[in-house]
Amino acid sequence: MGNGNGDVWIEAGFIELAHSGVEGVRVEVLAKNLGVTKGGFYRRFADRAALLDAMLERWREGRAASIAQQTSLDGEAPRERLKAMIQLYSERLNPEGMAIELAIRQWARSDENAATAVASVDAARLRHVAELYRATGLEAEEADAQAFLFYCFIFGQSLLFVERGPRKRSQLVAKSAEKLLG
Amino acid sequence: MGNGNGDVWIEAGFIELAHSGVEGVRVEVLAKNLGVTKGGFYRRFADRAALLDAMLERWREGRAASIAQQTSLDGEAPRERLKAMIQLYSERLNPEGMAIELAIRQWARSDENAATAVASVDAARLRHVAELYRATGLEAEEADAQAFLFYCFIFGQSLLFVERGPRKRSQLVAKSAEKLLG
DNA sequence: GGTTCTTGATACGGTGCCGTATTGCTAGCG
DNA sequence: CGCTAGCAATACGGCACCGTATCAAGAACC
Repeated sequence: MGNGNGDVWIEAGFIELAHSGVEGVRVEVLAKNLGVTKGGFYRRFADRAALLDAMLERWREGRAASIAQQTSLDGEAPRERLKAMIQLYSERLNPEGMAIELAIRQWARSDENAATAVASVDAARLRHVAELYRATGLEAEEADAQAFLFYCFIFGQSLLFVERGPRKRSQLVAKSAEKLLG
Repeated sequence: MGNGNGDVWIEAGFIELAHSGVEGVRVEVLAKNLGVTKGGFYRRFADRAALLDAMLERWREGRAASIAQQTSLDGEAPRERLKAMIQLYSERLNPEGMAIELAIRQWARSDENAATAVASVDAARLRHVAELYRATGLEAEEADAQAFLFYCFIFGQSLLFVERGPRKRSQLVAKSAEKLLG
């Protein structure tokens, strides 16, 4: 309701974004992917930039909600929460989500809007997991630093190409996770 | 010598790569940046793909050399070496290099050649800094894990957008570096 | 049933880029 | 002083994409 089904365009946009970056989300290819012509696109969106804005906004909202939910420690131990988050952001378990994440970050390097969206999401993330670390007994300063390191690991890990297959890799990830949570 | 001055095209390619990603390195814009027309381009390179290949190859070589040099511990303590590397790869001190690094990694997500180049560079990097960690007394397994974490930090750090200016950020980086080296 | 409203399809002009072909300038050589 | 070989500039056709305008078919409403 409300937005009608301009959603399908946003959805298609994210698929293309994950697959080939911002440069890949072209209105004519989205139309082709959706099996329609681009005629209807310009009814929903003023132009390509408007779609990109909408995608950014949707991403921001989605991340905010997801972060709040993942880090709300209703009963569960904070350490377990953090562990679960590493799983969630692992490239292997959520390849599409991670691809979108990285594509948006690359995008943000040359786009003001994307940059502020990423900055606000990152701020929320750091705040929330610092909170988790604080719940494990760390001081505020220390918790901030741990949260920073935590996210550096999450995203850095998804950036590294490790040869010798996933066996060695998940072993490395597991060991690193221990260091970050121990 | 040999390659004549096809180098200028590669050089211009890297500048554009850093600035707008692979999609941004177009022969006609490189020509414009160089103040010539694209006429001469197709004398040096068969096509755009050939330029991209050459850039990949040059990057690979450059990285290999740089890594070998940075991690050769002729006299200096391994811990100092590692610290120096964090400086070197810091976004702030080497923004162009980092931009290229990230752009190539994004590129590698959808290009076979780029992916193998990145994989080989990463393998060399991990091998060398694991060596450094081993020189500090760690076991092989442990050194591998530390090296992995080290690079996750390096690249992840360059991916995170931290609000509240560079003051807070470099504070976070410094604290993280301690944790990784301590 | 006819009129409007919605919504996708088609058609069009414009732009940026690719890669090729042709042209013109500038030497170096007989 | 011509002649030719090399090299950059120009010109060209083609393609993918943008955004606009127009058209056609069905639904909704009177």
